[in-house]
Amino acid sequence: MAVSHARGTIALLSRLSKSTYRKMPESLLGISLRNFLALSYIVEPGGISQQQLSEILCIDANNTVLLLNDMEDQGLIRRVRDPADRRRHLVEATEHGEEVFERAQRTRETVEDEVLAALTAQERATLHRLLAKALGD
Amino acid sequence: MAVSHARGTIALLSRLSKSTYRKMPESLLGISLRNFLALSYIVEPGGISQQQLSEILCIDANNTVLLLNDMEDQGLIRRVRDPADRRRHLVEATEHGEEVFERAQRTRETVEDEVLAALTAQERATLHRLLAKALGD
DNA sequence: CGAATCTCAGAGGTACTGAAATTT
DNA sequence: CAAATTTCAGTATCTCTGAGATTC
Repeated sequence: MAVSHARGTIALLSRLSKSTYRKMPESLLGISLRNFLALSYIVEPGGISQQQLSEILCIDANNTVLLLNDMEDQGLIRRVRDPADRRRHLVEATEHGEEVFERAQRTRETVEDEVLAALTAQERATLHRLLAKALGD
Repeated sequence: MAVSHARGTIALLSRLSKSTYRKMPESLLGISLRNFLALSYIVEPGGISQQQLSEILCIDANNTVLLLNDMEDQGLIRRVRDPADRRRHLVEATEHGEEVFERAQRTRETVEDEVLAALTAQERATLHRLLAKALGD
């Protein structure tokens, strides 16, 4: 392609990501966005291993421990030994975690609509699809 | 629209942004990505005020001071009092800053191609356009 | 004087390095 | 025993809050 992106996509990604972060404070979401994003991958049938969570969230394994300690203290998640490989912990959402997540989900949708207000519904869907594709989802 | 994005665009934005960050360490760029992104908005004829920079980068004004102190110490930028309003500082890139920026630009392009490898050239252009539009650029 | 802009000190959150414990 | 997974302590970096200085 001949299009030269003087400023690069990473600059725009970083800006939009930070801008959205700022508009979703814990006071609005009822939970930190950090914890919310983690929950969105934990609230899945069967749970997820800590290592998988690290990779998906781009948080290193050491840091994931601290994140989960915090969420466990809040009663949002629980760790269960993986029977298939007892080195692993499977992380699951508690009932309370699921409730908190669902409530935050609605706020997330509202704020996301504001952040992406300049885009049409179709453009938003395209953006979502392209991001997912780039991530290999 | 009827499409329900269970996981939201913010989750994808955050993940792709962090993933890209990790693939552009200072050892590769010759400068921190943080400083690079700031430079990309400073390397413009006429410079930019600190406040404008804060808003664009979504860094609060206090933090911008520390960022610019660091960049000034490295000889990348200089602060000049705005003659029109002596409360303001205009930030300009030094010659050295421009050189460092141009060199990092090439690395950025290469790494960005890797990160977006799953997308076609046209999809990359679309992603760039949609992000810019969402940001109001 | 009130508002805007920039600066800095202190506190809190996030991230990385290195080492240890358990299980395969 | 070597490798994988999780945990923690220590350190470094980043970010925000609050206060102060200068200029409009």
